[in-house]
Amino acid sequence: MSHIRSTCTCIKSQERYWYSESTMDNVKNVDKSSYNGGALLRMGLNDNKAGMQGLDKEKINKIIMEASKGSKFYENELKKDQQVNQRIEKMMQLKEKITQQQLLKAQLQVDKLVLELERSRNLSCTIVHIDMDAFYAAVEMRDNPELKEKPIAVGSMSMLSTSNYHARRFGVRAAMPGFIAKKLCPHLTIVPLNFEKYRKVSKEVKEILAEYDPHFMPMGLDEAYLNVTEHLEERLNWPEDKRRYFLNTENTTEKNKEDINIPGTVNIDGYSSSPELFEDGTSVMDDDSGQRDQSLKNVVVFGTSAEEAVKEIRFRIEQKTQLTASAGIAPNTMLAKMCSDRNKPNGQCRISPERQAVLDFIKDLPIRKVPGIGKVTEKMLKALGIVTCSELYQQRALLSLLFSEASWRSFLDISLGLGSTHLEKDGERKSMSTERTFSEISKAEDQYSLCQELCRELAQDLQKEGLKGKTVTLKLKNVNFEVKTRASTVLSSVSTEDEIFAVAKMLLGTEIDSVAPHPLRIRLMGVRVSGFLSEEEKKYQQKSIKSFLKSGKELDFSRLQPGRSNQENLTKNSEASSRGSFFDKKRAARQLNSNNLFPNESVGKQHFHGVKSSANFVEEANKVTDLQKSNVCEIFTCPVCFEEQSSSNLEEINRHVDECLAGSLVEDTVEISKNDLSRENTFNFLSHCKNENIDDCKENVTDQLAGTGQSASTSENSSGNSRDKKFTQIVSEKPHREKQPGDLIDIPRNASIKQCLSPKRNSQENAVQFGRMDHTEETSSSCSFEAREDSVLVCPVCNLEQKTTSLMSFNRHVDVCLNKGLIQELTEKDDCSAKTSDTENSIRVGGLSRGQKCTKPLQGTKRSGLTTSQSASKKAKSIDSKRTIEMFFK
DNA sequence: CGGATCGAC
DNA sequence: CTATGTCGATCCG
Repeated sequence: MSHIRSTCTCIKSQERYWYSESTMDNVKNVDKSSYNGGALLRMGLNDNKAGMQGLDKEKINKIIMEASKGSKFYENELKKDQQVNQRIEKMMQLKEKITQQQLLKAQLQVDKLVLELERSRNLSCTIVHIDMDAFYAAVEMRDNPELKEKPIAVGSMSMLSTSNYHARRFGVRAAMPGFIAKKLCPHLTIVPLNFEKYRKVSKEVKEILAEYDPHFMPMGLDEAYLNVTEHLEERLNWPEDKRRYFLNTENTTEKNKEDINIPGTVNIDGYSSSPELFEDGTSVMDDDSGQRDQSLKNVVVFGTSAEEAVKEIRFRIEQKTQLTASAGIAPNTMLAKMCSDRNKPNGQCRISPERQAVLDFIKDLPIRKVPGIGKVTEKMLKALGIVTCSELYQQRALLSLLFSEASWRSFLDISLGLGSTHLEKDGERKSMSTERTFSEISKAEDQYSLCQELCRELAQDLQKEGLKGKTVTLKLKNVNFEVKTRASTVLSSVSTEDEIFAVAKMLLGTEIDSVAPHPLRIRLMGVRVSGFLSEEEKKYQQKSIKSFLKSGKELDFSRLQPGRSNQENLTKNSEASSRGSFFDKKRAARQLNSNNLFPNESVGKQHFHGVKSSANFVEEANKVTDLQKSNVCEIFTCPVCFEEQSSSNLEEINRHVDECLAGSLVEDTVEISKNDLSRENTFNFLSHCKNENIDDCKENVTDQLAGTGQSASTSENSSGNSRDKKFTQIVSEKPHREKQPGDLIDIPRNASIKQCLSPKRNSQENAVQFGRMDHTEETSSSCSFEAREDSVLVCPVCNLEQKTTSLMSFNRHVDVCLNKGLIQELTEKDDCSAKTSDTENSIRVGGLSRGQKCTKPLQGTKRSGLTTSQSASKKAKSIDSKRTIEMFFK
């Protein structure tokens, strides 16, 4: 069964249908509405032919509205839309507060960056984006000529993946449920998905592409990026016979033969082979060199230019698969992608590698066409009067004040026509998940078994790739289409059905409890595993397990209790796990908060980890020392279940311990506490430096604890210790590290536009920006924060001296103070608006030394100083969200 | 870290 | 009747 749940459904965002703004706004009085499509329909295609009527936008919208009105789905869409509207409102308020002064300053800053960007513009590459036209539909039409002249869509009554161009005239689009499509176009034929077939065709296409760029990057089944720079260089010297191709009519039906595009003949259909393929440079010869008799009649030779090469690619694709493709040729991926959209279907377009050509192309382009700018961003920008890319550029200063760093930087790149010039192979996978939609399920029993089934499938998939992850996420969508996710991170990686289910079950139980006595009424459930170990970490884990075992018998697991079978119903939470008060508290908190949106967010929790734990660490470290001195036995005692394991096979033992760990851990660590995290690190660390003086290790452990400690008080623990390289290394290597001064200019390598912007350039900038900034302009706390040991710093918030060896711990202290202070401050004052806009940032050590640069990114709009009223609304919001959670699933 | 959102296919 | 599935990234708390 699991193999049926195949991969992706091909839906391009540009081709999706959406409820347009005006549709939304007019929902209350639909009758007099004249909602024009907005983004709803973007046909712009061939005019109707052959009596294919199609529908105009108005009609389409009306039908869609009628079909949608009142549905739970639509209700939810409206709700989401309202949220976006609120975001926009916030943004507009923010905009109001911006002074001319600030704007000018921002303008200067941004323009400095523009110069830099302009200087780094790279036009030397040739990137090609290939996009199969209406892929799934085209395949189905190819394989069933009956469908050729009809409007068809691929998918099901509940969801369409794509439609052919006939159907699009009726407003039938990807991501539209089939039943609505049927209303738009009663004659619509809906063909079920057949992924195996698409995959096979896709493979054929990819074989061709690989010849032009062995490292090409496929994006799903129907499109790909190629870097043909090298190919073109070589191609220049290619003899003609390497560019010569024969028209192949063998595997086409009689009917299709007429349509096959023979050079010089008339093209039959607007989106069958177009004559354009053979325009200009392409020569067609009546070949006489005599290869074969029948097929040699038509021979084409392609030139050496980029256009010619791409025509060749498209020609070969069509010859091989009888499917057409569109293509874009440009100096970077973003442009190439937008280019391929230009002459779709079955066309191609090139942006020549000149700055002016790029800017011309960009100029009037609607921002929505840009990959990475979706429905929401479009709407937000539209609220600012930005629709085209040149407007995006004009407003660059404003945008830098309103949006997060990552966002406005990418906007800037877009408006300059900059993008990634090389194709980075996608890194290791970060997560794996499976989810399913079904008709309402509300019996807990059923929900559990469904959950288990999902875990089973996921486990199979994980094992196929040999992956184990530490975080399990449960996703639920209730019958009102509200989605929520619940995650839990455990200490040791999970991968088997039982391990995953143990966690997922608990998460599910919590959710069921939270709405009790009402049933949880859901229409979708999903399970995801993430937090995979990197290769590095795998090694460490091996090592640490080893030393772990050596010490087996005596190790005191103060917090790890021999696990009960975690198959028991975890929601009961009845059994106390003796010793550690930790879990008692955890449990109490969990139950207390089971109705709370933000459980465990209390101060108490943070306070709880601290000195005590570090004592434990030293203790453990001591024991490890002792045991390492003693001999290693052949018989290990599993430190978790305390059973003797006679095997000398490390692998086997590891597996056993892993199982035991997973068994007992998932039961007790609902969420991993930071305490536990550092404990784990300690282990790795100990084994890592096993060849060194163990006492050093212990010191380091203590230091490490201080570094990861939660409150400023931890700094006391370590103030006396001398720190060595290792300390800094460990701290800085910690994946979950807090922000440091340099980070404030943190450029998160704008991945939102991942494929299209230039990662290389950005990372270089990163390196530059990470440099120290202690000597620059004066700030409220302009100390030199090189984090030397023995520093005594004055917290700019509470004005108390803080002894600290770690910049991080100091920053953390400041954060804590800020959090305490802000609340009061905000409820009282609101006059310092100009400065408040960066309260948080400016106080932050090392921050804001470069003028008023917006450093703290915020999704959508930038956070500003909260006025009294805003603060009130903030509270209201949090109450509100609490309430919605309570009502969720009701 | 956990949760919500956006965006892509 | 009937509104997907999977993944990565960002941002906030």
